[in-house]
Amino acid sequence: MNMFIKGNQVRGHLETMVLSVLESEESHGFDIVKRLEAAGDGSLNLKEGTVYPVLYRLEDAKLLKAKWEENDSGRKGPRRKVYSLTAKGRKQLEAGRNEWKAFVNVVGGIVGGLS
Amino acid sequence: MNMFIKGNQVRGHLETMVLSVLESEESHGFDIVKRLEAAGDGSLNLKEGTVYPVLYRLEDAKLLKAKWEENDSGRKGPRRKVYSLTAKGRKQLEAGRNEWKAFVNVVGGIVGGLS
DNA sequence: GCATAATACAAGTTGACACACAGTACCTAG
DNA sequence: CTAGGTACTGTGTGTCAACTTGTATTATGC
Repeated sequence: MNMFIKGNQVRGHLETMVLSVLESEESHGFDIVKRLEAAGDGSLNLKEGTVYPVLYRLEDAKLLKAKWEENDSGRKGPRRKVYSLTAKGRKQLEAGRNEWKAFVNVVGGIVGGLS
Repeated sequence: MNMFIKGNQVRGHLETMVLSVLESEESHGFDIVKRLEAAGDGSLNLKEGTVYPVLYRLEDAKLLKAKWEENDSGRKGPRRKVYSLTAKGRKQLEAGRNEWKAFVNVVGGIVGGLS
């Protein structure tokens, strides 16, 4: 009964998904993965090794900025790299949402039953 | 102001799209491309070189069957290979539609704005 | 016969994602 | 104090579907 969304199907949408997750709240890589997983309710099957490269690409493209958060508060684990949207990233998110809508309309129009 | 849907974004959905197009009416490769293009209203940018391999895959997987239609009616062009859905293909189309719905729900839930 | 249109197919390239690790830091249990 | 678990960040190699471009076949019209 587990329906997994195939990796190929998120191709080209992952970047917008990551930007979306970061819109409401900045966070670090590991947390982003968990938030995406939670949002997908188990049907997304994202690994860190998939998401980190996306983050680098987005940072390179100046859509995200990152700062290191040292571990001085006694929590577990090493330091984290906290990502947040830049102005450019926010603009790109807008564009990505429009692309998403167009995509859903077109593909949905075909797949959803067309005379 | 032409908005093109990026190739990567249809990845993993093209097969279901092709099956959908063939559900209403059997047709041959070149026509399938044109019907997809028409359905996408110019925003899909599919080439024959993209669609034919999909058809081979689907035929290999017994989701489509093909028959040659010789050119004896005086129309232009060489003979055509006419594809139609098999029973298995129809079943797969159902599954593909469900996948599509799940995909739209999950990704739409993330991209479309999430608290 | 040459251009053009309709149709099928082939070959090589790309690039985002998958997979499977490797490395670092801290905490707790025994 | 050390073993194991958990929280993180990385990396390197492969895959495979989609892209690009080009070619082959048949018929019509000039």
